[in-house]
Amino acid sequence: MSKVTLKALSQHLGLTEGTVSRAINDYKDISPSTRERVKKAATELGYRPNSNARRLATGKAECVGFVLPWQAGTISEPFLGELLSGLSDAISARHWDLNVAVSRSAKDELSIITRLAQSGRVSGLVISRTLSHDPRIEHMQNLGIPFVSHGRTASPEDYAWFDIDNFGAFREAVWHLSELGHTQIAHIHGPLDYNFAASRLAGYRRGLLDRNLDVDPAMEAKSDMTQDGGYLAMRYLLTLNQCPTAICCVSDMVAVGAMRALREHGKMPGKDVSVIGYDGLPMGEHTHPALTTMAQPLQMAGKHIGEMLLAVVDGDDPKKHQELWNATLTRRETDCPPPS
Amino acid sequence: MSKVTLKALSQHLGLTEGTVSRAINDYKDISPSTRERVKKAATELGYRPNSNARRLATGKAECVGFVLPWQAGTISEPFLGELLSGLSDAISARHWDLNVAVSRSAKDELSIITRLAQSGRVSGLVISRTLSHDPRIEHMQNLGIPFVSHGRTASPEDYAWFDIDNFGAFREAVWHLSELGHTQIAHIHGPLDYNFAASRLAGYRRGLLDRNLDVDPAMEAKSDMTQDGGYLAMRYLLTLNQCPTAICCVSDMVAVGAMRALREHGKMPGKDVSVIGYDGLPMGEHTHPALTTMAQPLQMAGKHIGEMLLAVVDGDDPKKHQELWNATLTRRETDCPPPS
DNA sequence: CTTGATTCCGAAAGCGCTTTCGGAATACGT
DNA sequence: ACGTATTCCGAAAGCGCTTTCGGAATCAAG
Repeated sequence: MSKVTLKALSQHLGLTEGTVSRAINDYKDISPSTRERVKKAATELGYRPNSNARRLATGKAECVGFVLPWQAGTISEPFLGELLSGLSDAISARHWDLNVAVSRSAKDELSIITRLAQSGRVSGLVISRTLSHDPRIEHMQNLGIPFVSHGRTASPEDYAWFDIDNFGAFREAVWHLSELGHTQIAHIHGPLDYNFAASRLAGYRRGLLDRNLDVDPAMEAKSDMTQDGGYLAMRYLLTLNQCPTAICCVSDMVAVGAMRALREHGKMPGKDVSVIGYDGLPMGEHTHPALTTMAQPLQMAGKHIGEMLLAVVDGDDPKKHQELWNATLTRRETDCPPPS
Repeated sequence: MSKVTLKALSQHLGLTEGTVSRAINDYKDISPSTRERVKKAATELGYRPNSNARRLATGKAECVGFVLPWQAGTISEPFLGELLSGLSDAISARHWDLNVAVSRSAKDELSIITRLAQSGRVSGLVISRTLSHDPRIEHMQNLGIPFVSHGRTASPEDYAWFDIDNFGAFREAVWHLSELGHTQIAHIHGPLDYNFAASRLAGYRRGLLDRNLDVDPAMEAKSDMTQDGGYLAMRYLLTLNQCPTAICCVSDMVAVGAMRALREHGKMPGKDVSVIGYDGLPMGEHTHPALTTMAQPLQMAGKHIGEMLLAVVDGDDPKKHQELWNATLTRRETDCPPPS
């Protein structure tokens, strides 16, 4: 609790509060000499402007919110740390705050967004795990609060977003598998209301078409985003009479689960069956065998998203801030030609 | 941006701002009838009190800060999500905010704490990854800001903390291994300035003594908290002429790395060599073979820590809020008797 | 030396809400 | 009927900072 208030500082200096305030905020109508004097005294006395007073006076929240959906286990953990770290970097460069809110349900999330926005607690938001048809987008637009979405919806024309080319990534994965000689390529996909999952499935199918391979619904297994999900989906695929020789999985986590099912079934990943994951988690280097994956660049993503948001908050046209990055095939040990 | 202000609402009702305010905040000097009338109108007009104004007036930040150290890769990701989720739960039950700040260095972190506290942005803090001798503790005490530490220091008498009995966990792990018949038990430990790492090492040693086994410094390999670290440490242990038949690792991540090194060396984890991890990550169920581990209960930890902090912020004696939980041995497939 | 332009700072009005205080209106007691 | 308690609400003073406005002092120009 800072006892050094503007008033205290100002009468210590024999100046008005207004003058001191302007000096600190680098107004040009303050002489350089007194400005220096003020700043010096400020640091000496350890003056810290009260954020709430400042925010009230300026009407700016100096804070961005990050609301993340939380259905236990379903979370792609690895992202979180990197994302938060990057966001925090961008945000704190401006001495703003990062307000993290966890929602328990979709409805919950909408009301959280409303509260955050209407109570003036945040001046911008970033959301993640975007759905193909995501009510949050319109909701935020109606509220008139700046935001950027980590992931696109199906119609991403008029708002700011950051995304990875999921479609392209899986198209490439299938191409790669096909080049190796595979013709029976399966896909374990995630919940299709997530746009990234839908895109990856679409990319997978397109990849098949590119290579004149059949698109067979039986080769598409649904899973949640957990290892257990991948395990179960793979077990299903193993019941097929025409068993796939290659699987591309919606995520590394899912791939790990799938590999376990394969091993239990006596099949060696990377030998009897090829497996390709997605994410490029460091974890994949240490699975047995090491997991081939489409690695997405998430180290700088958070920071980038943060900067995009700041730009939008500053008044930039959201449409100017739409970025699509690419994943890159990272070959390790689980991709190989089909057994002869 | 809420346009419905207290003033608007009050003159809409033909009341004073003060009266409306008290009605909304359930002051007892407002008649039940008008209170209802006010609340009804409030929700109808969609009134949202401006948080910053409220915070300024009350002097309460209605916000707790979570500052987490970030040296890329070193993070125990799995915690983050659970922790944040739990914290957010506890915090938002009171309609408070969760301010997350990421620090890049120890020095950085101290200044972040200072800023957060002195600018009145938070009314309490939680820190994590506590060191045996952690400057943050004293720093926060000096600042007079309420806090709870996730993890204890070496002298945890006079502040609030939440911790797992790391010492006991590793003591138990060694006991278990010894019961299985092992006598050559190694330990891959984490950076010893982290108190949890030091405690686990101490617990390991104590476990050895319990069973009248030798404490051999050569059997203690240092690692960082990553899979790579575990890999490298294990490779070192494999160079010993007296090779260990069992390894207890400071974390599941580290254990996974160690298992990889073992496999590369032609040794099968859970068969030729026993491996025990720590954390109980779901991931461990899907490693090959599934990882035996000391599982720590982190599902409710975050919420609990949040509630502890709220209590301390409310004025509770921090000393009354010190909790030690236990990890539990979760046997999967990597613990077995030593090969004969 | 006067005039008009600059510099630089003081004064004051908020930002939107909370909270103490006092008093009018109503209730209670005898 | 009186006086004394209670209820319930209006009035007003902040919380600590920002920002517009105007004016005194300093400057350059005629």
